[in-house]
Amino acid sequence: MTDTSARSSKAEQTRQSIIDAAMRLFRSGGYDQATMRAIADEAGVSVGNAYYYFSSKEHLIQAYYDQIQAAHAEAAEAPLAGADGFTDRLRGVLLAWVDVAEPYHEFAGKFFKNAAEPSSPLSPFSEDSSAAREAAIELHRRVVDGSDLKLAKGLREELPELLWLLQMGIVLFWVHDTSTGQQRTRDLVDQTVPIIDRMLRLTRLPGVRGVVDDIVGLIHMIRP
Amino acid sequence: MTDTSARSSKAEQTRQSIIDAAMRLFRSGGYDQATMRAIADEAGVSVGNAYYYFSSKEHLIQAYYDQIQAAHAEAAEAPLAGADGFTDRLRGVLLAWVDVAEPYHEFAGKFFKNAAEPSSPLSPFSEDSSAAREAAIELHRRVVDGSDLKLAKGLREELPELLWLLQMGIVLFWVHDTSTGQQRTRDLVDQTVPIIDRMLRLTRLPGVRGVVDDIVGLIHMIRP
DNA sequence: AGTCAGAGTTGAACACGTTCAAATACCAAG
DNA sequence: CTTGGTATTTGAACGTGTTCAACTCTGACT
Repeated sequence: MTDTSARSSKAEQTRQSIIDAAMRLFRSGGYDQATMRAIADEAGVSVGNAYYYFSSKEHLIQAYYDQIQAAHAEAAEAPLAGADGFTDRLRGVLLAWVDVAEPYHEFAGKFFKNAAEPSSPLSPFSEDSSAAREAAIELHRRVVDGSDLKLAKGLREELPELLWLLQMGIVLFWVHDTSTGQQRTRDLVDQTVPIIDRMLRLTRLPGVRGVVDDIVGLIHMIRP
Repeated sequence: MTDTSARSSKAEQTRQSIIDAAMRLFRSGGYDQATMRAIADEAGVSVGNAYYYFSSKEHLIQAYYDQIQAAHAEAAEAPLAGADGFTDRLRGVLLAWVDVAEPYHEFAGKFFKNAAEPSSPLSPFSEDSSAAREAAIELHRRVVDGSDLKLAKGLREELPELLWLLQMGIVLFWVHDTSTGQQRTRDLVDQTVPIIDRMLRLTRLPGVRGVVDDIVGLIHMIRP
């Protein structure tokens, strides 16, 4: 407690050095080279010690996950501050993600594999990821709230979560996208966003409104 | 060549016995217990021999995949033969999948994990899976063609692939569904199908048609 | 100072998927 | 029947993520 930083006990230092070592190796050599033994070596600890702090390699990867999330939140500030048109705001936020995630694309395939297992803490639907998920949905809430979009109340409340689902779909496409600079994913965003906008504006048509209500009801039903 | 069955050479027998052994172990003990060593033992061959016929464990699992696919195709015949309403046909085919897949639900999480990696042959988008994917899309083409649905030509041609995507989404929900008998997935199907139907019928509205054309254009763009 | 419970740390060991040089079985040609 | 090449089969060995009994260190209490 004499230390100004309450969290820099020996244990906390060890934990951080393991994370740092993992980051370095993930960046330099990709997923396959970053074995638990290599990470432990790089951090100057034993492999057993790494497991004392991170109960699996997946939990270690989670730090990586959080880092991308934080970088996206930061990169999304520019479009959120600079535009009030719904399409511009949504496109800006989605493209910001593609920009931020670009360095991790090669790594992402392996990462994604682990995230896809339902029982994995890395799953975007898991309890462990709820903080990151809520943050991402909150980002989309700002996309909607700061825009000129006019919607029925029920839909407007659900829209951020739906946009997050859209983003998950784009991530799925992105993971499979082998084009240079993930240009095809950027094209997908460019094409998709105006369509979403037009679909949302159509929801005010009398014949469409009933279907929208059903969809909102469906969402409520499938939520845990 | 003296044998009546041209495909029952020694090699073919070995190959089949490995598949059979894998099936038995997957069924009885799940994914984790079915190690390559256990499979080889059960088949009465060496582990190296199993790799002579299947270049990885994933390729061995592919046989499992194909089996579910075939069972679904068979189970889907009843609803396809017995109904001409689009909703009934689609719901019948989707629920047939849930029925067929139910025994594999516990196994599916691990299976799904591998399938999610883009480079995996098990990925539903991969080259190795194209045959199964085409078969599944063909099933949905029959759902559409045999129904009373009236649609613009462009949309009608793309619809089977879109319905396959819908099915992938339902599979994603199903994998995460821990309710008994996957009842929540069945509820999801029951609720979703009429909404799809209503949405499709809305595409004939003048204001909606333009958006539909954009969506069809988008699909053409993102296809490899 | 001495003690001791618990936090922190170690590295050998385990089971796994996968590889590979070597051994064996098979079969057409001489 | 022998030969030689190809197809098939073997099992030890490798590197991986993970576990665990045993060890060392720390610091609060006598």
